[in-house]
Amino acid sequence: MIALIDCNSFYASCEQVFRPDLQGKPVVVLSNNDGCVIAANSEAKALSHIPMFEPVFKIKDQLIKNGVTFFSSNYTLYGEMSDRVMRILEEFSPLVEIYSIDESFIDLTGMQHQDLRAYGIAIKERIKRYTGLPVGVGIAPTKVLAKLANRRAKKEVGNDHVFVIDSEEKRLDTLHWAKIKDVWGIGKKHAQRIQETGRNSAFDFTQLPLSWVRKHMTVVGERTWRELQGENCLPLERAPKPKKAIGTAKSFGKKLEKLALIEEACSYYINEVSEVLRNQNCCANYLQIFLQTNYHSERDKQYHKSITVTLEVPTNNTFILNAEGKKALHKIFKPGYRYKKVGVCLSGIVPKEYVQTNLFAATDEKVGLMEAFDRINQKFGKTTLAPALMDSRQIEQWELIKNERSPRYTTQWEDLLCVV
DNA sequence: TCTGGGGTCCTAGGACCC
DNA sequence: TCTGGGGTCCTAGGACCC
Repeated sequence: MIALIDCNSFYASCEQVFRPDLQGKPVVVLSNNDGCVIAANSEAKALSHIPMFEPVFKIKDQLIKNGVTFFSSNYTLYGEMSDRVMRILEEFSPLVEIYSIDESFIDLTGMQHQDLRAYGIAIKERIKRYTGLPVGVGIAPTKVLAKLANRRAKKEVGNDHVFVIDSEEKRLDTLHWAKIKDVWGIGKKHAQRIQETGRNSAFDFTQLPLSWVRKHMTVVGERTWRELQGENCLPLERAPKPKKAIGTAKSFGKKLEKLALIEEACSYYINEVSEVLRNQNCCANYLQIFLQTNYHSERDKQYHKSITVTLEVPTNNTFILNAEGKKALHKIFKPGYRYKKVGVCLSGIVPKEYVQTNLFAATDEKVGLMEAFDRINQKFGKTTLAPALMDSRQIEQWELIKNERSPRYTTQWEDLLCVV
């Protein structure tokens, strides 16, 4: 058996933990640049429905009128709260697969004869007690079924946020209960296509011939189909897989026309992604840079361009990547546009020890330099050392807007919650 | 009349997830 | 005025190899 534990309205719940005055009140969390609504608690969802991903400027009046409290996203806080939850889960199973910031699958092999509902409730209660976060627990023989059980745990009143599929009756009953688009792995396009054949429930989907599924939904759809029948096709992952691509791309707080500012932002992002790459003990073969104007704007002239650099020797060295990135950016930059976003992406990622060197390439890389660089930044703060291209005096010209960010209660001494 | 057989690697595009 | 960010996997088709 597999359990899926998923935090309810995770970002909004994290904010509420440190603001008990907001218990029972509507709360939403906004995307970067305070652009869209990306999370809403149940109270906010119940209100005149607030559509997810709706641009904030369109509904701000409505939010204020309804007494909704809104927060800019505070990923430092959410990431740390997530770690706390995952550590608690490790007390319940030797195998925890962290699937995303707010959910994990855990292995319950060997426990099928115990009272799994009671176990699920114990998990839920311990997390609530230790972190203040509400979770739902779904338990079933496969991942896809555990996802459905989790959904049913939360959506159906009377389940108390725990639901177990431990019999054929319950499996079939849940398949009839679930709509096609509720199934994990079936998105908008496929759901629409299946509905066009006159089928509406997850059960109906399992009645489709496998050949149809295979033809229209590839082997991915076939696995989903089999998992719904109780056949295990998606094993639990013991260790996180190394990333195949590491990228970052964020919209600027305001539109930029000057190359120098875009260069600075680009350099900042390269610094970030190369550190992630080093933490994974890998090097990258390719560096991609892209630059774009605001595609929502009808007034502005549009320009989107991307360029990929093949590195002479795979590297994770910030300085080399920075120099290459700068050259690439210069190639695609065209003056006269109001730019909204620059992005960088490292790919062709290989373990550091397997890097194929180049007979003709210069090897003036300073041994141990990046290690020292990372250690100093870890000890003294994120950008204590940074390439000169990142001139932090200008950061306010392009950095993200986060007007409503809550304190970083759990990671900054000066932000510690004060009880009076 | 009939034109081999067995592969690899790369890229773009589509679908999906949170 | 204002519209998020970070990923994965699969397939088809083209180019190439012997």
